[in-house]
Amino acid sequence: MYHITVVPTVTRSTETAREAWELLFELSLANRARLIASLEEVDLTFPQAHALRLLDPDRPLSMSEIAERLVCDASNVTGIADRLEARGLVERRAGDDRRVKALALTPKGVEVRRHVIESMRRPPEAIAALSQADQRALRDILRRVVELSGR
Amino acid sequence: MYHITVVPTVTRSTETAREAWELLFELSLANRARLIASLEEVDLTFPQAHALRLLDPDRPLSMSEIAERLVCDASNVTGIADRLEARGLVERRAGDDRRVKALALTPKGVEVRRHVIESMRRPPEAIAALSQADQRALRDILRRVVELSGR
DNA sequence: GCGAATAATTGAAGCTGTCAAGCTTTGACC
DNA sequence: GGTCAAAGCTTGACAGCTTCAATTATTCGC
Repeated sequence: MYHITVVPTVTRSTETAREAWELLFELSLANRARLIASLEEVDLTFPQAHALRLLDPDRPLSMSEIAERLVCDASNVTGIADRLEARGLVERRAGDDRRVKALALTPKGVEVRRHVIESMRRPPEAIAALSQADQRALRDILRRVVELSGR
Repeated sequence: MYHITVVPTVTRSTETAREAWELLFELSLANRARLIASLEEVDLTFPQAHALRLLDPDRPLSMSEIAERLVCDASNVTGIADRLEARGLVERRAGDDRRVKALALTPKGVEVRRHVIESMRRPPEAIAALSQADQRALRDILRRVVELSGR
């Protein structure tokens, strides 16, 4: 009598990736609340903060570029920009092509953007509490992930 | 002459964690669009899917428990439950304490929940493309992160 | 110059979210 | 047992996000 064992390498490979992703998903989900609370300090919603973060102080972006990066409709950006502009964080500038309007940070916007970026970059306690070796390993693997994401 | 080198261990430790978190943050941000697109297939918004996922077929949850897990106001859950119930995915059940209403999955709800969970668990290409060793290392480190998160 | 394409805006509609006010029910206390 | 505060949920008002269809202004090809 023969015992034939089929080793499903592909499935097994997916299994590990799947569990890693589940953990990663939970982690970022758990940190949503923390981020949103931090953004409340500067009275920004997540989409507003996201848009603000995209704006390099030295490099304004057109409305449509922002829409593309935010993966949303262009008409949506109009409203977000309206609210940021009303608060004096951003201003619309006419470009060469007078159809396009570029969004540029005001000095106040540069300031608030700093807070936004700091909020987004601050790692959760649990990550900071990892051993140095784990932190490095994690960082290196994630660099490879970005590598594999193309570009 | 002495050369005194101050090694800022704490700062350095934070630096690695910070970069790891930035990469992780980008990764989950990049996957938001993919998830939302997948949820569109079953015509669910993210909060609706999130709520549905919480509901174990064998274990209904009260509205306030859901609000707590969703980190939002209880009144918000009323609306989300309304829409899920209108689609026949969920039903309100009166409990012992007649103030509390438990949300329970319908058979159709169980079905749709499967799709939701599958969508959330499917790892991005870049993670699946990691080497087996990297996948395992990533998974193990993330398990330790969860450990450190307390429970 | 004419017409198609592009960039942004507007208006309508639905969802998420908060807060304040209200309802019913429960539980504690006298 | 009666009263009153608290708990659980809902409602209404309001603001933001989001999409789609329609509109306006501008540019580009021909």
